[in-house]
Amino acid sequence: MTKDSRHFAKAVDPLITKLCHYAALEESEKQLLIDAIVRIDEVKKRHDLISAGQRPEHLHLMIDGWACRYKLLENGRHHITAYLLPGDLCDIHVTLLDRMDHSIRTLTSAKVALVSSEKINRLLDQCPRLARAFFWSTLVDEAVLREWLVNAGGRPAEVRIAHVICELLLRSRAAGLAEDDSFILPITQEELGETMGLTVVHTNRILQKLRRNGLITFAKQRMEVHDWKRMQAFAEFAPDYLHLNIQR
Amino acid sequence: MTKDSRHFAKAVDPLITKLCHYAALEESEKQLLIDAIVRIDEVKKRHDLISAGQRPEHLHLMIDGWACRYKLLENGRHHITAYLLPGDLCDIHVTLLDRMDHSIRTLTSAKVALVSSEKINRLLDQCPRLARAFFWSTLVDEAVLREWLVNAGGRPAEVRIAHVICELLLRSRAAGLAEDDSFILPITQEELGETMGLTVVHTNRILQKLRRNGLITFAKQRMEVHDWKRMQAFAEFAPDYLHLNIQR
DNA sequence: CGTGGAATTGATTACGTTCAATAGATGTGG
DNA sequence: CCACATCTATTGAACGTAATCAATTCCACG
Repeated sequence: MTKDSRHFAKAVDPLITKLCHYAALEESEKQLLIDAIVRIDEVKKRHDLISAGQRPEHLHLMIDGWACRYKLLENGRHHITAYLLPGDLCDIHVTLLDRMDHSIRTLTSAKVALVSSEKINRLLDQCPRLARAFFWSTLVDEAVLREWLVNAGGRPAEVRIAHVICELLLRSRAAGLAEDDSFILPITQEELGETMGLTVVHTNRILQKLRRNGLITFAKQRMEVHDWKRMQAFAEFAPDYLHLNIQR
Repeated sequence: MTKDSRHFAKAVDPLITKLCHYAALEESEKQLLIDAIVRIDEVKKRHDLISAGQRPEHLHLMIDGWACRYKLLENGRHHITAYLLPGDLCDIHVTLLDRMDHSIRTLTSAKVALVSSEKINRLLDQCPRLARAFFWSTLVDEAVLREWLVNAGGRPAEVRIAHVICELLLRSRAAGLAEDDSFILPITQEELGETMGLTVVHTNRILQKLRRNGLITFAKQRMEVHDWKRMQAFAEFAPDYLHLNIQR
């Protein structure tokens, strides 16, 4: 086994863990994923992995660090529409859509695997189980988007922010990045605001309110939820839409 | 050819038209879709086709009339997260997810084909091209959701409503339901509000404003856009996210 | 230390909600 | 075909959440 292939095998681990939420994968299937990796890149913080309108050669698989999908508004601001954590395949879209309708950029410095778009394409045709796993993953992304939409449209800002904190805690935990009820939230308040359609100022005030109410601690990028039950109730958070097997 | 099979063939027409936006289908593939239909139901206005938490036996394909996805909020209101037009397969989710995370109900009286979940399931494994077409369709749904999220989070109410009108015009046209720049919008202002996270009152005021500005006419469920260019500019509407081949 | 990004605070404004009432449209049964 | 019931659209007034503008403080890092 070469050095590369060992690296690559390790790199797909988070993805495999995630896909196994849908169904256990065979060794041969795991190998197909490993073989699709072209190389691994270190990417700086706040760097575009892919921009709207493009049709890049290869896909991006998050290995380490966080990224986000975002769309630009006419007024120059941008809106974050999803967070991408280790194990998330950023842009399977390009295998099926004509071009990207949104952009993706890193939120932290990150390690990203470049995946052969062509091989993934072939794999969709030749390995139904993997194809289904990717399809499943896309449906989960869609479910998250739906919940965010409801969040933005129907809940007051406090609840919205509490809600996304709950979600990110569970997702971090599912990715093996959380301990107990705390996790690293490596984003600025501005970015958190851009997620919920709020200004930095208001986001800040709401975080303070959540702190005052004893629901969270948030300092130095460590977000801690004090009383999960209470937090969940306050956030109107029902985790079913994440379709994780692990309940909590 | 039996009476049923003729009916069924006609019923899948809008779906095939839609999937052909991704790739032309073979006759045999079309036949697979026809064969998956179990029966056709007439459904009354405002009737749930499927509720959150369920895992029904068969899927629903819209043939005639409109439906919507929606989620309930804790305060009793509900938020519409998608419109379903003829040709839309409502709930392919149930073939891959454990259970529905949202509900679907008709907005008008409707004709709905019940589709064998089992057959669609088999088809995903055995017919890669159809599987890809469904995957593609799901990615488009996701793109629409993203646009709605940006809409809700980042644009003022006037623009939001203008935006969704633009979208629904193009979608109606793609489904062969529009003539020129007008189409039947068979929903109440309340429902339009539930889509954009606005109250009926405010939705009403904004529709009046759009009318006063000469952008639209909307009466007796007929929505007409007067000056597409101007409307599009006002709505900040860039149709690329719909991934329709037909540009306009 | 000094510098720039991030967080925090204050004051003011505005968009959209809420509550409440009326008018118009649609439908149903006698 | 009318009368009544109900749903939908419309209008008004008061309130409140979140945006905007503008400083200032905090902090990490070179």
